[in-house]
Amino acid sequence: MTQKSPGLVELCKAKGRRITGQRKIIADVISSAHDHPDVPEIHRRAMRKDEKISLSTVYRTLKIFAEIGLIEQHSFEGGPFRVERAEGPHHDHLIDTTNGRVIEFRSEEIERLQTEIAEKLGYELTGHRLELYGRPKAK
Amino acid sequence: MTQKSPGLVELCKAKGRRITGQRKIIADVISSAHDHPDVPEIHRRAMRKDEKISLSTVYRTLKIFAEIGLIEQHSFEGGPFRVERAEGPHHDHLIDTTNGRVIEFRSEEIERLQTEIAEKLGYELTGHRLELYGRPKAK
DNA sequence: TCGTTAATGCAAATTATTTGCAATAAGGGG
DNA sequence: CCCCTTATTGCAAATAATTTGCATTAACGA
Ligand SMILES: [Mn+2]
Ligand SMILES: [Mn+2]
Ligand SMILES: [Zn+2]
Ligand SMILES: [Zn+2]
Repeated sequence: MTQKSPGLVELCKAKGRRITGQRKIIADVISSAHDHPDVPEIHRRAMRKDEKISLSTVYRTLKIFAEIGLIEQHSFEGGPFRVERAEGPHHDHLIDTTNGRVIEFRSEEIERLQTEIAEKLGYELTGHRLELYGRPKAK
Repeated sequence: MTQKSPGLVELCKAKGRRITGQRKIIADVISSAHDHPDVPEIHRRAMRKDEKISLSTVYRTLKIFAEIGLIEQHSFEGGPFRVERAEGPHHDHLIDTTNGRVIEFRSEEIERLQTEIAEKLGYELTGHRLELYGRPKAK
């Protein structure tokens, strides 16, 4: 394993699922990823450990991890979804439109305003999606 | 025409495109829509005026309208995109998760914070997407 | 009215993701 | 440690959403 995958597989087992070689690999790929890879990319990385692992298994495993709440699936600009380990404080994303790079940020203030707005409209906020798109400033 | 379509078709023509019967119909469907219909729904409404209009033409026309900036395409929750006439001040959406209804809102404050955040990260904000999801408060 | 060329309709192609099914393997019980 | 049951996998085929190729039709300026 490139890096310890604290939880992912164990939590999966705790939910009554079996621990398989491919799940361990996919969990490791996600845990050691420092970016927001899409499915083909996760598959590619997983294949470096097991060249027989199938795309279907990647999709199925990701779905399970997502249902258990171990990962998050974001689909920026309506493109194919990208994945990241769900841990640490919530954050939103800024996408660099010149290269697709994803930058994370967190705004206590925006989060609060969102709840306020929903409230004012008579709703209880259950979720939200916030993406900023921009290009590096010339400087 | 159910309702005057101020601009849509004319602006389309101004961009060098031809004014066709199906474009007039689609423009009218969009202009008189008070919701955020998806493509099948727009097609359905368009067929009430011309039962021969094809889904491809709807897709193609919407793409043109979007390129010219006459409409906006939002894809909530990764679902199929929904359309709305681009006019009036910018706004964001709150989706009622109990029935899919879309409620519009505008927050000067959030808009400003977004620009600030991008700036602080060294970016010039070129666009953003903000969606709130919630359920009606019991009250 | 014509001719040129954009636009349309329809079917086939794509892209992203899901699913059916037979073969394989996890892991609890013995 | 070995079995047996049953979840999981691989692969191909199925879906869902959107796009595209191509022959036919229709805009619209000359
Ligand atoms: Mn992130
Ligand atoms: Mn709207
Ligand atoms: Zn947030
Ligand atoms: Zn906004």
